[in-house]
Amino acid sequence: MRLSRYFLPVLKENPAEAQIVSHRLMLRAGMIKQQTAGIYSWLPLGFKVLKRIEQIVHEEQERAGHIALLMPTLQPADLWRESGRYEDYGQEMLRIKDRHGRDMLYGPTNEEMITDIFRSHVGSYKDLPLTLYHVQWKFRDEVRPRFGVMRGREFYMKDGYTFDVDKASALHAYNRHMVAYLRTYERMGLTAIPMRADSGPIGGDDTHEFLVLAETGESEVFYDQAVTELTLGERAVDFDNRDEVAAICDEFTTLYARTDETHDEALFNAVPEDRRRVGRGIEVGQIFYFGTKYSEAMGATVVTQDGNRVPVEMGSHGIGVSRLLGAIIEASHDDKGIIWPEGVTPFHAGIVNLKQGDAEADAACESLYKALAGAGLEALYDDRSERAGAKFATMDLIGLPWRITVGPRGLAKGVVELTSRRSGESVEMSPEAAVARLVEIYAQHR
RNA sequence: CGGGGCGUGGCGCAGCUUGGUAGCGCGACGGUUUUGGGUACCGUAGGUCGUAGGUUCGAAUCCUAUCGCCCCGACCA
Repeated sequence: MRLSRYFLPVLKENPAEAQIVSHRLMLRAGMIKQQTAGIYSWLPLGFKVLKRIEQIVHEEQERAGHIALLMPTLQPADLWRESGRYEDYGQEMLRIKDRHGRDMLYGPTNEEMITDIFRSHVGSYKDLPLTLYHVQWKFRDEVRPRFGVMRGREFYMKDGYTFDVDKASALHAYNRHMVAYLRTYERMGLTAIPMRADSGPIGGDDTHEFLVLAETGESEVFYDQAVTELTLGERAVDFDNRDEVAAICDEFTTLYARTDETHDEALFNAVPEDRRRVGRGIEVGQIFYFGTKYSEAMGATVVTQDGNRVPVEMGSHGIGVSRLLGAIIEASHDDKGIIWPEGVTPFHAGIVNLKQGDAEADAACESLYKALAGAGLEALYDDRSERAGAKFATMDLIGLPWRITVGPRGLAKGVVELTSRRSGESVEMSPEAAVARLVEIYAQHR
């Protein structure tokens, strides 16, 4: 993309309404525009990152054997009357009437709807296990939306629902999600720690929240420092192997890591003193096993191998996709702007032409731009007639992890400069070498 | 939902106490200049001062109502 043809309304000054750094940077980098309290338009740059994150979620869900579908944002109230939650949910649920006076609602979650789909089409143990998920807009009419997309009223979320014939299978589904989520967050450059949590209004027995450590987090967290060093990495996981998946979950949940909701002082004090940490975290996902809460209320049953009809065992699992943009920025920025991890960056690299209009510099930039595209990398080429300082400031603000700087001075020596946004280090090399280096870097983030 | 604050060109703000017909910085646009970290100068455009009503010869300024947004708390993915 040539910047002169893109839509990137960056701001030099901080908008007054934004307090926390991710909100400020998203506004300044031209990623979002608030339309009303807690509701945002996603401008091109923000939309690109949102889609990158969603794509990673899809890839990791598919890897775990889960199946995508799409449910609507608007739901009939009757389904929620069946589960009893229409009355229970309170003011957070946005209730609407259609022209016929029917009660509708903008879905805050989808347990009822997915259970309805299930009971309409599935009746046998032979169809299990089954995991259906979608990524869709949700709405919770928060009393006080704040922190930009981290706590909006409208939010984009992946929610998945598992159906199993018995509790042991359902717990495997739970574990499978934990492992899939671990890899999902790692690919986004995050350290997200699964912590034992409260089940809240969804209800259930087992639940973990995934928290990204950040000073601005809404939850107080208590953890063993060693838990932050665990990584799933590139290890191949057989998601059908219950023991293997359970072993990974044990590895990640044995060390102490809890939110204030479930914090246990005595257990925490058993952690070696030099590894004991208290901090704050941003919740970016949660997994639940809740058994037959909805299937019993809504009559979602299956016939087992021995001929009995039993309510299906269920769980649900969510990732806050839109919230993740805020969380990633909170975890990865400096005083100049955002620093995107390679896995979610909106463009793989930026090209800064230091002397727009100089025939040689222009030609070198064009050629780099094409070479990157040919290698499957998307570049943002700053071809504006701005001074170098302005171009650098924009690139730093929007946070592309790699920048190629092209100017007459370097070209005279046959080199361009490849700069890491994260470390600030620059290396001079030929344009060809810079492209090759970027290809190599991004090969590790596929 | 309790408490507090703010609505003035695209953005950030001043002006309001002590009413007299709107100003600054940034940005945009045009020009000259400059060109390796937000260049300097000159010029141009852009505002029913959130909205409605009231007081007054006269309201951004005072009064009333209303809408919106932000912050703290409670709540929450």
